[in-house]
Amino acid sequence: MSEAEPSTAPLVGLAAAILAATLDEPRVLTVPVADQPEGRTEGLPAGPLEPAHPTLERGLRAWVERQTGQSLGYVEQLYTFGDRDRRRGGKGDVGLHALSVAYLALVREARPAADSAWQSWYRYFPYEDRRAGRTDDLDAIAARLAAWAEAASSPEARRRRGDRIGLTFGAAGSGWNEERVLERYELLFEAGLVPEAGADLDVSPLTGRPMAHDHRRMLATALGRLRGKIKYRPVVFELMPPAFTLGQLQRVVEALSGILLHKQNFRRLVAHQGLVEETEAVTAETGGRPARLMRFRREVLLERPAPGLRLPSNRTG
Amino acid sequence: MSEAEPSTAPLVGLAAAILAATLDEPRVLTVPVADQPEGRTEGLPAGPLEPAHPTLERGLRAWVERQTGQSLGYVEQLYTFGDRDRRRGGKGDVGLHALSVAYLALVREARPAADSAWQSWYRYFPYEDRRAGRTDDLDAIAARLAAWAEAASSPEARRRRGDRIGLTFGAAGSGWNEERVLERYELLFEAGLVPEAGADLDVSPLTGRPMAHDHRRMLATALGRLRGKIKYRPVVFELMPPAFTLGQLQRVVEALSGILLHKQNFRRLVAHQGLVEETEAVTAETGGRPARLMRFRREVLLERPAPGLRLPSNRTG
DNA sequence: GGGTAAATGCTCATATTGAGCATATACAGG
DNA sequence: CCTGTATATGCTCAATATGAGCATTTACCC
Repeated sequence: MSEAEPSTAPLVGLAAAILAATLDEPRVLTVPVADQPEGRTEGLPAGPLEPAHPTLERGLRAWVERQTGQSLGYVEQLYTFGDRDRRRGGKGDVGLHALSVAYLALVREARPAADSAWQSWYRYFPYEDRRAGRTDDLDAIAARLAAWAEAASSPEARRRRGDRIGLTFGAAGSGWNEERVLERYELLFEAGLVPEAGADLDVSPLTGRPMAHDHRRMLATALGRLRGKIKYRPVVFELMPPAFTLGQLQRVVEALSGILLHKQNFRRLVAHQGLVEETEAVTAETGGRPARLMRFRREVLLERPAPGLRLPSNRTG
Repeated sequence: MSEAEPSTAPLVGLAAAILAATLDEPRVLTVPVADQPEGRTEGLPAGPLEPAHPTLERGLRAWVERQTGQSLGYVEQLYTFGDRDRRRGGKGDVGLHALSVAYLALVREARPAADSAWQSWYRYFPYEDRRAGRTDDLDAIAARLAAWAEAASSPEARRRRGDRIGLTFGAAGSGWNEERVLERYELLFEAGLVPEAGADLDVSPLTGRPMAHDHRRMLATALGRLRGKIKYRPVVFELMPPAFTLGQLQRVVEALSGILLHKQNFRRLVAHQGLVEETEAVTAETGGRPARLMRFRREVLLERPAPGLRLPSNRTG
């Protein structure tokens, strides 16, 4: 972003959360960012909207390609952020607006280019990875959040904070809801448990590393959206190679959603929905009986109203 | 919107699809718009983002209040449109961008103020109202769309157009999907069956009346989002009075979704989910046995992960 | 008192889920 | 060759959820 201009029109930026999944790790493409507070040295590919850009999305693709060399396939607009990180106008209190239109992109290949890098997205949200089954990290976060709730001024406010903690981090009957990524991040933000909100950098092992600007918020939005979308749209296949085993597919879904699934039920679901079809090939792979290679059945888009992976139960199997 | 300024920064507008439901009719709040092509005299409340606005949403609320006197309750960002209706720069081909951040708002009361007016939203999308059970309107649209598909240059393109028609207007196994409001509108747009895309105004009885700028597209986005959202979030209650009967609730849901529901199953669903609780009162109402008045059970938000009205079957009952 | 119009209560057959048990087929080692 | 170990696959079973109706109850209108 360049220096301030003598205009009342807002600056409009474009930013992309570019996601991929390699092995069992979900990734996000980051670029180095200078001139930021301590520890916030990574950001999402981003750049200002320019008059030469025919559309917002085309502008985004141009910036991403320029900064990372990556060309995008599936792209979807996420949200327009305009409330924070406002640009200072000149002197007064009232700054000019700096909007950011954030996008979600899904890609297959993961070859880093230029000085961009693929990072596990759980680097920024460690607590979103529930696959290990441990709960000590959540317990630690819960303790800090409880303290924050207690610190509220009125009993009413305490109750509201407590409800919100239960709702987002799971305590009431609802339990953990993997889609509420943004709500959890915003709660941690308000509770002052992330560096962006004034916390010390050493909360990072617990609440994750910060990003430049408000990019961590954008990434949280992207994860939540993706986790929701795989349930009713076959977007996972944007992340898979042309041929894959059901085990691989499951492991990618688990990596994205951060929870473990019941194996037999997962394959029943995939089969029942007609999301995939068998190929001739099988693969030796890791250990165990060879698995049949499958491919995405594109026709499913015409057959079902909402073809997706309505995540079955969690738990292993 | 004011005149062009000597800057390369884009203009950013804010627009709101403010929805309500009175009786059996879903409504949208419109304002008169001048300087538009024939027939496009209505638009959504909208105005430019100004430096004085602390946030996008606050700016939106300010504009709506100024133009319609309506104060907003539930507000949610929908989408940022930037590709069409671009502002001409000075002479050349390359114009400056004109972005519009569109919002969805839900309100209860429906008292029009200033020169704004509540309109049934099926005025703009008549074919989205499937409650009557007739299909002659869809047949007529299907015929025109079929002609458009036939007019494609290659067999491949014809097939793709046909698939898309089936997917959006329902033909294949999928049938009518009430959420695909935007996809249907965009298909009609591309097929040149709406005035905004060059069609004559007399297609309006079939494909609906146009709006100023790209506001009809925004409204379509809002309807689709709302129709989807009532299934997993209790947003309908934003449109209901504090106390209501299950019959009224059902009629509002039907009005929003444009389809009829099975009465007994609907009430079973609402009850099972714990979305409402009984009050002491009953009401005489129209004809028939008096109905118990219910109220929204706010606690459901803490109990269920996705409390909503997963629309049961259609058909009457 | 009879007819009409909801509002409610219940039943039943069919899917859809959540959890497991049991088998099949590789590979690594001894 | 035989024994684990690690997946991949097949199937079963109980608990729910969903789609369609039938039957009653309780007003209001003639």
